[in-house]
Amino acid sequence: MAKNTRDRLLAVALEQFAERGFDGVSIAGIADVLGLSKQALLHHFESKEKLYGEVLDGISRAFQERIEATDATPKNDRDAIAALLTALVEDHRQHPQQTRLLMRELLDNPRRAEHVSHWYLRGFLDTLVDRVHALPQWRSVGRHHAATAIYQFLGAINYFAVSSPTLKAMFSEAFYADMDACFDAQLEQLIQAGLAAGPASVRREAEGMNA
Amino acid sequence: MAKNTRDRLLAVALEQFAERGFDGVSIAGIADVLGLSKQALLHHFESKEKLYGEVLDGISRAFQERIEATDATPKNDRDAIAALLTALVEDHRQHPQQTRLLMRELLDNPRRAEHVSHWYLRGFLDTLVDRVHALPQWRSVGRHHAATAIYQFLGAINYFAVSSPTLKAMFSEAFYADMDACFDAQLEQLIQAGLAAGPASVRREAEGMNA
DNA sequence: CACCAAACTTACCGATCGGTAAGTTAAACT
DNA sequence: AGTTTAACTTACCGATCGGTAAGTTTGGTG
Repeated sequence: MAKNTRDRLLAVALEQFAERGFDGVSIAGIADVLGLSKQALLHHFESKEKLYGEVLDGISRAFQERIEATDATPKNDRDAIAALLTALVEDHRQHPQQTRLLMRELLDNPRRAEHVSHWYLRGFLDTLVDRVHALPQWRSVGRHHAATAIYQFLGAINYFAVSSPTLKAMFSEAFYADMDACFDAQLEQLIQAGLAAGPASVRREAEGMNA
Repeated sequence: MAKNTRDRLLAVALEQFAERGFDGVSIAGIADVLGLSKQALLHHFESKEKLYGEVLDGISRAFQERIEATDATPKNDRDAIAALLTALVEDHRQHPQQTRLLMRELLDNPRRAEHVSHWYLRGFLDTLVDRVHALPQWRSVGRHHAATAIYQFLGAINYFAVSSPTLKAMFSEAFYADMDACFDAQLEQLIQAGLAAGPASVRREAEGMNA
């Protein structure tokens, strides 16, 4: 359990960045948790930005590994896609801080352009979109339909994952527990239903232009 | 267009809080945008926290009004529910900063408990949940099933609303425009399909406990 | 004209921020 | 034993933070 000082600093940093965001955290505060001085932290990471970057990279790497481990059966049917997505839910349940931090990064992204393009998300998203695009009903329409559908599913997952404290406060712990208990089955059903329904036929999308 | 200094400060504050979060913003920076001094701002709002609170209240009020305006036909069928939710998408398109700020508040909520319970969200959510719960297939199961379904829809909407800069950067402006163009129809279809499919029958939820 | 409150300003405060510089300590290597 | 190196520490820096105190300007009112 007791690892490197460096790794322990990364773990604390992840926790705090997820909880309070980049600007809400001081490197002295992170070091304090481990009883170290601020300069001990700066000895391992040359700046706050670098530390933050390493935390993000760590999340990205861990996420990739977990996804690759899940994705042993890369079939293109609805079940496989649903399985990949529901696995995400469990992943978020086990690493809630990572999810929160990624959501924060999503909000801060416009100002921090570097950490977008070369991200873990790209590959994962492309995989999912391609699989949906390969389904019978989705093959005939543009790829953006599949991307939109996938992004809606991801939204349903990520938003719920990030909302647990608020939901507990707004309703009750018990009610939230009930929601959490039926979330996976409900999601699975939603994904199946959504994929089975196929892409929405958008009439006015290039055809209605010459009206 | 040129309102109160006070209202203009509120507008700038909303923009900045949405963009950079509470801790990423300085009251001096907000005042600077209007060519005012930091103390001019403190004359109108006695502290940064109070200013932030007023911004949130403003969003809450505006949101309530817009929802009530939309909700002229409170039927309990799937179409009405889908209409209420798709209206939300348009609402977010027109007020992207508000959505971003609310997402930030969702993340910061655990630390800022006051702004949860008495929120706009509660009433809106309850309305939606009740309507789903009143649908034929949903009537027989616990209310938390309806709440979970609604929250999944809200997630699909809010997540997409907040992701536009990232999506543009990750794919392209054109591809994002395609996604945005088909989002509403896709969402409508997803909601219809999800509601029609009914709640997932969770077998082990109180019955499998005595195994 | 006297007065006064609203809407500002400049000046200042202590605290905290991220980061630099210069040691100190202890283990490892030659 | 002497030297190097990693892992820290204390001391300090300028900048910026939110907030206070004390004016100053301005427009309306008796």
